[in-house]
Amino acid sequence: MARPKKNILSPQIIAETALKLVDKGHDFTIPGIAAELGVNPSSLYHHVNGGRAEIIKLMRRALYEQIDLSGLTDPLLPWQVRLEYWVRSYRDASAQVPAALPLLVGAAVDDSVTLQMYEVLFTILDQAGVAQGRQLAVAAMLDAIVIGSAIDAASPDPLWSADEERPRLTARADPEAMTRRTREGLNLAIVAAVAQIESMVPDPGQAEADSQRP
Amino acid sequence: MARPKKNILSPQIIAETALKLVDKGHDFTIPGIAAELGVNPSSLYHHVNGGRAEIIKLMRRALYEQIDLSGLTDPLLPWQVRLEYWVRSYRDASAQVPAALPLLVGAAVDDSVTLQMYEVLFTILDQAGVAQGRQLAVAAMLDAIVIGSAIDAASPDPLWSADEERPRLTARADPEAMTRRTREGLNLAIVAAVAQIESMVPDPGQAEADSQRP
DNA sequence: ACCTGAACACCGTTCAAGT
DNA sequence: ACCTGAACACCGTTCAAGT
Repeated sequence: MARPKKNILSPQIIAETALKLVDKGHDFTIPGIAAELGVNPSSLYHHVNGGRAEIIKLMRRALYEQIDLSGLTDPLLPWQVRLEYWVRSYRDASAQVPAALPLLVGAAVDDSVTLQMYEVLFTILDQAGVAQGRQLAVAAMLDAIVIGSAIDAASPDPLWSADEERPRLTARADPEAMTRRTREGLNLAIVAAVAQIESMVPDPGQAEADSQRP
Repeated sequence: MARPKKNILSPQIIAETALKLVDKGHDFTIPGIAAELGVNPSSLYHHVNGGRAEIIKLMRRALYEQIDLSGLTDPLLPWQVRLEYWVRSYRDASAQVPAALPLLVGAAVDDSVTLQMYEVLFTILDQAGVAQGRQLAVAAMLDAIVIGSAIDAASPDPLWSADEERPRLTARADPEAMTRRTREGLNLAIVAAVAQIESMVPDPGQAEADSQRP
């Protein structure tokens, strides 16, 4: 039986299985994905032309497809609220598969889902009144916050090992503080980023009004 | 000739060769490192007990050993200046081998060089007057900025591909803007982080004075 | 002590089959 | 069109040699 009646595989199924696997701490591996699907490794190549690299892009697409971008361009909500929601959505989706992020960040963005995510961001920045010439820098800053925070969430729990030569570090490395580390780091970064962006806007009220004009 | 008079290998040499290789865009590979050193792959295992994983830690150690931390704890300089120097040093070192960063960030920090780097950071934050309970969050934020910015520097140049369905994104993706993207993103992030930290300090002048008392 | 070479289990990918 | 199984080049690691 070389071929079942109903197809077992599809790009979608492969991507979701791969994400599920790395989420459970397994390595990203073609044989691993195939085994999870009860299929021969070579079978995957009938569905993804680009091999391993394309599977990675499919995974990113599947990951960010979950983000609900509707309403984020609605100027009735303050842009600060929408920007924070954008960052948290992007970050929460990323943190679902922290072990996969080093994989996902390496590839160039060319899937429509991820592209649309950035398009929405630039819309928000436009409405905030941020000059277009500075928006790429802002996007880079937010990217740094999101990816850094999500990778941080993936770090092994005792991120630093105790050492009597470094008293300050040791004093801050207790487990309870570690639990809050990532969350608070993200909160601080978001507040800092919004404050910085606000300082780049000449007249906040006017920018918001501009974006509502036809 | 199974053994030359003078030793060819050492942990140092292996780490530096590995960093040089990934810096030139090659994959991180035991045979690759061995070939660059004109040696059999199995020879490396006589110098690093932990195999591939330990080589990665040796690389990080070699990378951050370059950072000059002297003077960073001197309270005569404003903490803002020293903090910015710390971030830029950490980031510049990281950005030397952007392709290696996904490798380096995955492993737990247990080498004295990297530990010392964080110890210095906490010293600066102490002198700035940041409450100890919030310093891990601040460190996480700075980590996010550094790693995110360095990884961003590694991204393929046309990070986004043009698309008529996303007019705003396409308009901002011209090459010249791309060149400035990473640098400005880091500058913004640093300004934002310092502003945020300043807002966490009850009385800046007093904190600075405190740190100079014996 | 240090390097070699053979060996093993494994991964990514291709390709000629089979249905 | 879709899955299999053999095949190839490659990687990480070990281990019995050789000096």
